Amino acid sequence: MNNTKRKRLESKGWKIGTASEFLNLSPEEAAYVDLKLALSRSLQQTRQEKKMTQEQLAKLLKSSQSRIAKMEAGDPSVSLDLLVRSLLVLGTSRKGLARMLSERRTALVA
Amino acid sequence: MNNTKRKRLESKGWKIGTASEFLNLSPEEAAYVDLKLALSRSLQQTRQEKKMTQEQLAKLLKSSQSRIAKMEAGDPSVSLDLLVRSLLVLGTSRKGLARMLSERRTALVA
DNA sequence: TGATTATATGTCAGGAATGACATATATTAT
DNA sequence: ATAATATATGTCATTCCTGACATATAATCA
Repeated sequence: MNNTKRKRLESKGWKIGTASEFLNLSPEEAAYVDLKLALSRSLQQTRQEKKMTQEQLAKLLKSSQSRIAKMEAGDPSVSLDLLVRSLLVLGTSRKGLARMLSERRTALVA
Repeated sequence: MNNTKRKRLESKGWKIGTASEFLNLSPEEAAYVDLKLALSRSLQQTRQEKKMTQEQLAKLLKSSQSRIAKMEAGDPSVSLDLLVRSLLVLGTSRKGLARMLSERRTALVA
C-alpha cells in the first residue's frame, strides 16, 4: 500500500485530480483511496447536515475530535472501519452507504 | 464494540438470525456486523465465480490463505478495510460494492 | 478589537489487525 | 481407501490504527 509515500505527497498539499493519477498506485489501491475520500466527504456532509460539531460526533462515536478532523480531511491514517462506523452512528443506512459509494466524481483540487 | 463477547458467541457456532438480534448490540454495532457479513459472503461468492482458490486470492492480495478463510467465515478479527481491498483486487467496482451493500437479507443459520 | 468556539495538525503509548506459520479437517480425485 | 488439494482454526510477533492530549489556526461574535 505504501502509506508513507501517499502521506508525503498529501502533506505537501498536492491533491490534484483523481487518486488514480498518483504515480505508482495500482488500480485497486487507487480505487481504495477514492473510496475512502468519497466516504470522508459524505461524513462531513452528513455531520454538517445534522448540525453537529466534530466534538459532538466524537463523543457519540467514543472517539476524539482530532480523529474526526482527520477522517474528514481524508487522512490516510484512518481506516475504512472508522469511517463507516462514523456514518452508521450518524444514522446512515446500508442503502445510504451504498449511495455514497456510487457517487460520481472524485477529483479533488487543492 | 465488545469483540470478545461476539467472538465467544460465534465460536460456539450459534449464528442465528440477524446480527441485530445478538443481545446488547446497539443498532449501529449490529449494522456494522451485518455489513461485514454481507461483504464476507460477497467475497466468497466473487472468488468462487472467478474459480480461484483462497491461496490464489491470498497471493494476489499479498495476504495469506488463513486470512482469506477468516474473512469468508466472517471472523470478527478481520477489518472492513481488508474485506474491501479483497473485493477490489477481484475487480469489484465501486458500483459493485454498492450493490453488495444493499443486498437484501442477512439472516444466517448455523 | 479580543474572546469564544470550531476545526486542523502533530505526537505517542496502547490496543487491534496483520501475515506467517502449523496443523486440523473437508473435499475431490484416482 | 488413500493421496492430493482446498479450506478451517489457532497462535504469535510485528505493524498499523486508535484515542488522548497539546497546540495551532480558522471562524463567529460581542
